[in-house]
This record gives sequence, C-alpha cells and structure tokens, in this order.
Amino acid sequence: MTTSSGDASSGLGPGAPGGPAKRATILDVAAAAGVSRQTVTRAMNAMPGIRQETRERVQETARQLGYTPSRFAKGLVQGARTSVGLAIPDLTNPYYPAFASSVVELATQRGWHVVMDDYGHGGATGVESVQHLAPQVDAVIGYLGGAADEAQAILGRRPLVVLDQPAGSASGGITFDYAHAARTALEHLQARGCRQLAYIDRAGTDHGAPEPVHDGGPRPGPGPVQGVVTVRGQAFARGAAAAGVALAVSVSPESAAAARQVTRRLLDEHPGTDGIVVFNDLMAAGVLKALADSGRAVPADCAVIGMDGIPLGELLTPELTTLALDLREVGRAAVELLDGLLTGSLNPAGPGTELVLRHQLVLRQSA
Amino acid sequence: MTTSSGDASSGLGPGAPGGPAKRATILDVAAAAGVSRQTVTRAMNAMPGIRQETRERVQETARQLGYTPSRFAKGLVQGARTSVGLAIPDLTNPYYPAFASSVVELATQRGWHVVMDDYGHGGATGVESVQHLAPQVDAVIGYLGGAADEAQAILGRRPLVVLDQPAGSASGGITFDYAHAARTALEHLQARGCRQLAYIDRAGTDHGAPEPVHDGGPRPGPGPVQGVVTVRGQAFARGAAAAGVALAVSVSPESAAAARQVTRRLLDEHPGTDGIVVFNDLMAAGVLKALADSGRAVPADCAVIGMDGIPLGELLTPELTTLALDLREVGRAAVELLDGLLTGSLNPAGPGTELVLRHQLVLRQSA
DNA sequence: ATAATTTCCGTGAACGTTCACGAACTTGTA
DNA sequence: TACAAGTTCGTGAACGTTCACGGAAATTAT
Repeated sequence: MTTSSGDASSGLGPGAPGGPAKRATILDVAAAAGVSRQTVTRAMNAMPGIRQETRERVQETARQLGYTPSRFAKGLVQGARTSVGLAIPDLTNPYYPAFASSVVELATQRGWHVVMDDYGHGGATGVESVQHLAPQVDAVIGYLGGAADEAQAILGRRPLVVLDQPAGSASGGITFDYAHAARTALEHLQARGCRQLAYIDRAGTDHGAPEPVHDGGPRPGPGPVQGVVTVRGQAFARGAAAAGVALAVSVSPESAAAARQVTRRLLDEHPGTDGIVVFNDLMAAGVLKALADSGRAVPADCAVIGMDGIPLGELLTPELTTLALDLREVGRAAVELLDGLLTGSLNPAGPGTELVLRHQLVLRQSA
Repeated sequence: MTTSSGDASSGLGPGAPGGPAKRATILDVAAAAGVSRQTVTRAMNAMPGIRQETRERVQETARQLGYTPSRFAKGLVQGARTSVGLAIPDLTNPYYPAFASSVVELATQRGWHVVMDDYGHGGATGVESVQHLAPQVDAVIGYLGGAADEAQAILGRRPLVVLDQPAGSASGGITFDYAHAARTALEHLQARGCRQLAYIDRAGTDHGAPEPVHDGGPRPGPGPVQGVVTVRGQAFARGAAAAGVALAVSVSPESAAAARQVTRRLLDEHPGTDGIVVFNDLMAAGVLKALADSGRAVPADCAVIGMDGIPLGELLTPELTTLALDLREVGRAAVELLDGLLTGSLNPAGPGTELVLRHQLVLRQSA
C-alpha cells in the first residue's frame, strides 16, 4: 500500500510484519481480485456460473492472501454439518480404541465430524467431559461411567447415547447382558471340571451400578464378596450363587500389573483355585503372568477367562479364552442408535431407547 | 397448534408435532420470557448485570424450549476457539492410541478441541483425511504417511504438524532418528553374540521415504535387501552395512498374524538366524509366536527386539525388549510445536521446524 | 425532595458467509 | 438490426450471537 513499487503482496501477503496478521476475509479476496463476494464464493466452492479464468484468478488471490473461509460464518448460513462428541475414559486402555475407531469410521461415512475427548488422564469425570464437548457438538456418544441424567441435562434436547450403564434419562443407551456372560463363563468352567472358582473385579465403583451394594443377602459361597461393586462383578456373584458354585472375589485396579499382584495374593489365600474369570482382558494378561509366577500351568492347573475380546488376547501366552464383544459392532450400534435419534425416527425426548448386546465365548488356549 | 387449549408450549415446546421442529433461537427465548436478546445472553453465560430471579426464569424458559446457542453464531462473533484436527491411520494399531491420548490431553489443557479422523479403515489416505478435516479445524496434527506438501496446500496458512515423515513444506514435523535406533539395536545384538541377524520390515511403502530405492548400491550383505522401502528399513540396512554385519530382510504386512507367517518362512530360509529386529512391537508379537512355533527359545536360540515400546510388549512371553518411544512425549512434542506455530512464536510460513526424537533401548527378556 | 449512584435491561452494530434475485454482457438467430 | 437466450457477475438480505453503549428503574446519599 504505502510502497510505490507495483508488485504488492508478493507471495506472502501479510504474516511477516506487524501484529498477529488479522485474518483475511472474503471481502479482502474480492477486493484484491477485483470481483465481488459472490464471485469469490463461486470460485472457492466449485459453483457454476463463473468463467474458468476468473475462477483461477480468484483462487490464486485467495491462496496468496492465505484466505480460509470461516467455518462459523459458513455454518451459520448453511446450517450445521452435524458433529458428535465422543467421550472416552482412557484411550490407553485397549478396549476403547477399537470402539472409537468404529465410531469414527461410521460417523465419517455419514458426513459427521467427531470431536474426541479422552477425559481420564486429566482426572476428569464423564460429566465434565460432556460439559467440555457440549458447546461444540450436536450429540454425544460416550462411556461416562454414570451420571447419565446430569449429562443429558447439560445437552438439553441434543441426543446422548451412553454405553455400559443404565440409560436413565439419556436419549439412548447400550448395555451388555452380564448375567448371560456370567452364566456362559461359569458353565464353561464347570464343564471343564473347575471347582474352585475366582473372579477378579475391577476396583473403583462404576457409577452405573444400581445400588452400591454390599450384597447383604445370603453369602453365595465361602469367598469374600463384599467388595463387589461393578455391575459385572454383581452379575458374576449372582450367577455363581444361582449355580451353587464357590466364587472367591478379589478386587484390583484396572491394569495388568495390578491384577498380577492381586492374583498373587488370591492364590496365596486360595491355593486350590482352578478357574479364574477376570473383569477384562487387559487385567487377564496380568493374571496369566501371576499364574506363571506361581509355577502353575494354564489351563492345566488353572483356567482363565478374560472379558471383552480385545486383540491383545490372541498375542498372549497361552492365548486367552475370553467373553468377546465385537467392539466394532458396539460402535455400530451406538452410531446407528444416534442416527435414529438425530433423523427423528427415534424420539430423543422419549424414554431412552436401550439396546442390549451379548458377549460371546471365544475359546482359545487358556480355558 | 390445532388444539383450542390455552397452555401452549407445556413442557416440551415443539418436537412432538409437525416437521423437524425448527431450532429455537435466542429471540424465541427472549420473546417467551418477555425479555431481550441481551438478557438471554446474560442469563445463559453467567454474566453480571442481571437479577437472579430473571436469570432463573430465562434459564427455565430456555430449558423448556430446548434452546441451545448456535456454536456458529457464537464463534462468529467471539472469534474461534481453536480446534485441531488429528489424523490417525489406524486407531486399532496400539501405537496410535497412546499418542492420540497424549495429544487430546494436552490439547484439552490448552482449551482446544480435537476433531479426530481415523482414516485407515475407510481406505482413505492421509491427504484425504486432511481434506475432510480442513473445513472444521484451525490446524492439523497427523501421521499422514507422506504427501505433506499437498496436505499443507489444502490447509493454506493453517499450521500442519506431520509425524514420522519429512516435513517438506509442512509447518512442522517430528521425525525419529532411525539411524541411531538401528545402531543401538545392532550393537546390542552383536554384543550379545548374535551373528546371523534379520530385520522384518513392514510391507507397503511409507511415502515418507526420500526415494523408493532398491538400494542399487553395493549390497551390504548376503541378505535380500531389495524389498526395503520404509525409512526404518533403510536405516537398518545401512546400519548393518556400516557395521559389516549380515542382515536378512523380510517384509510383512503390519499385523502380528502376518509377521508370524513371514517369520516362519524367514526361519526356513535362514535357519541360523539368532537375532531379529522387527519394524514394530505389534509385529514382534507375531515373531515371538513364530519362534515358539519353530521350537526355538527366546532369547537363548534367537533374540528379538521390537520397536516403539507400546504397553503390549510387557505382557508378552517372553517380555519384549524394544526400542521404545515415549509416545506421550511424542504427543507432547507435537502439541508444543503446534502451540508455537499457533501463537506465532514460530512462523508457520517459514520453513518447517523439524524436531528429531530418539528411541531408547528398553531391555526386557527377549534380547 | 433532589441529586448521585448503582442495578438492571434494551437497541444498533458487527462478525463472515451464502441465498435469492436481478443486472449487464455475450452469443445465436431471424 | 433486433430479439431471445444463455452466460457471467454483483447487491440486498439473512443466518444467530455478542459487544458497546445508552436509558430506565431502583437504591442510596446529600
């Protein structure tokens, strides 16, 4: 502008000098190219009704000015592309990536964007995650670990699909038939001849549990059951009681290393244990280590059944028998449920639509 | 609408009848509550200058109408909250979640949102992923597997941080010192007394390779090296040549199962192999399986070194020695680099700032 | 009682884009 | 030449929110 030389805006436009280089707008491009807003729009969006030469000139001008259309202005006038929030407690836990991958894939197929929040590492809760996502998304899918009502309140009318917890007032929910899983596992172990069973539960309450129960009723067996606080754990305790089989229960933080230690103690207290079911495959990996530590052969001396069926199981030694969940299928169920909610074939305001999925026993070496 | 009763909007507002229930705006709320736009804004955003009673009344009205402020209108007037795109080839590969988790955590700390794209499953490329993300984000971090220039062109002035490939015209890049990694691994194996080494490379070119070379120069050893196409593979081939050590190279698709098969063939062709380095830990798991299949003891008969240091390695039997990368640290580096680019302390237009990280040998049982 | 604050609330403007429409220019045809 | 039809481009309006400012009402001070 102030220079007398002719070649203004040579290559870089703003950026080098002065302040933070105020963002170029469509008007800047229009002015620089000697056309109107609408022509710039036509050039940038591959619309008809513009001469090829003009289009190229405008595009070049836009490039030189570093022009990027404001997604806000565009969204405001065109109506939102839907974007869904995905709340995950811990991507580091191999259970979740498989699920998340599926959600992202199917959401992308529908033209949605996925805003991901991996809230566990910051020590946040599921509700806080929803709070963080809320202003940015049109819907949320998530493993919140409870408080579905509160989360739905934050989202207002926008649909919320929660997993592995009662839907409550949430628009939709996907749960798992743990009673069926427990029955399947226990029957398999019994058929195998196991008589001294144990279950390793995860420590830390999952807020999905209906009541933080101490199982005040008749103790189903000799094992300690007081610590059982997850819904999975309750299902196994009840399943064992129903089947009239002894079940020792230990509780461990959700990691292989922790499960290894807990299992060592369990084996000290119950040396005759000959069958163990574990909260999930990751912890089962630690259980296998502990059994190896103690010199026991798997499955000869003690059988092990994991849960969830993550790919890791196949790589362990021995390969892990597990109550598998097709995590891509879980993701598909969540996305399709949300799709129904969004397109209105399902009513978000109505009572939460619940979908129940079942684990399937995958026999490998460990049991 | 058709009813004569007076109680309009009782509890649910729109939604039940008619069409897709046009979205409620701030003006609807203002009218329903008998106040102005600005008062609604004040009520919804916890701003001062409003009576508590009014605030509650407005909030209740908003709730009843299912009002959710438009993120586009808000963004337009307030200036963008920055949101970054995260392009990941395959969340199912345990390498990436650890990285992604770190990125999400640190981005959230900065108040950014993360739009995730897991582009591999759809058969898309990194560039297509960037294309998909571009209209929605202010910057991109990603493993693109090449074509950084093209991706940067799509983003215009918006910063792009690429990983594990030359930055090219991208604003920033993070690469790994594979020459150092190769040297470390080979030296360790030699010191261990291994004499017949092998390297299992990943099939499929990573476009980051400077030239799709057939290594036309003098063959560094007896092993077949023609298939080496990844930068990692080249580093190992060169490292072996420099150290004057024989190195057989096999190529396998990126999965444990595939690596298992390839390793079986390798062992048939080179039965004397007593040390194997693998492209990554996931494939190394398959290599361990193959060695077990062949009746070889690890590390007594053959040592194995993996690469990248994912948590899986500790759970294998034997536990995997690996050239570990602190993936959370990689995420941190990417985010901090991007932060510099965004806040302007680094110049996005300038030549890409490259950062080189090093693998560290973590000794466990397998070597 | 009047003035000086303070509290509360409303109105014009602006953010950057696309849509709907119309004007100007070009080409083809009688 | 004149008219129709097509091509290319520009202008007002609208999307829904917040900001800056100003006015009215309620409260306190003089």
